Amino acid sequence: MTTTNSDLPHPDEAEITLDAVLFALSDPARLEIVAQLAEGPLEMARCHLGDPEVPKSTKSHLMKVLREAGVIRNVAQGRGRLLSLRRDELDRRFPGLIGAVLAAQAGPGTG
Amino acid sequence: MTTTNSDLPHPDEAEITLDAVLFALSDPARLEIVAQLAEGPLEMARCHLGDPEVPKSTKSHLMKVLREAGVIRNVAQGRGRLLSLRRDELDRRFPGLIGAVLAAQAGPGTG
DNA sequence: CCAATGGTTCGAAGATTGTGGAACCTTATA
DNA sequence: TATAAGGTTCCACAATCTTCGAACCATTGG
Repeated sequence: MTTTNSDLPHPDEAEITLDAVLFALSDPARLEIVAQLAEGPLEMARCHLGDPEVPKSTKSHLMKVLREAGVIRNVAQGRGRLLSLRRDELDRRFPGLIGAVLAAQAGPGTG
Repeated sequence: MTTTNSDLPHPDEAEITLDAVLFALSDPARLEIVAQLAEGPLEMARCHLGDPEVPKSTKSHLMKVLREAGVIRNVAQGRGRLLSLRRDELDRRFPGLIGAVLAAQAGPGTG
């Protein structure tokens, strides 16, 4: 099999709330993950955080918060997981939001 | 005197962080306040929340979180306080962010 | 079948936030 | 000066979030 079962719950596009999305993005580690996924889907094992010492349970939890907020998708692939940003859906629901957040996080300098 | 002392601390524009702003906006009550202030400065006593029963200490705390994140300004005026959105500064620092958030909160319908 | 890889889930402890009463401060008004 | 209006601050308590080890689950490869 190429695709598998063992699926995690994801909110429908219509169920995604602004509050949950903003909260999910209000953490440096989670924002960093989102920035990486903005460049394309990534296997979880290839998604590195600032601190490389973070336990897998913690990393998994970060993904859970993002997933339950509707920010990312997390599907089984082989023995690992493929992560992706739900960009199209987020853009439809909250136009410009993700773009502004990513731009802000990319250049937080003095100007 | 028209202006008074008794000033509360506000972060400089350069000190405003994305994380803190997103967190401040990730709460329905605070977002509602921001939406009201987006239409112009408002005396705190004239700024009403969904629940009219909320104690003043709680209301004051909501304002504190927004102020310390750099989202709003809170200055003494007469015996009350004048609240205002730091729109220009936020727009310079995080272009498009506040606009996207306000638009999202204005129309969270099914589309 | 067995072991290894890659992640999720559970549970407990610690840290952060939210809530609201009481006390206090400032300004306006009588 | 007294009194009231409008808010902030302090404090304790409740609720939520974070962190991470341990146990467990699924897939791949011997």
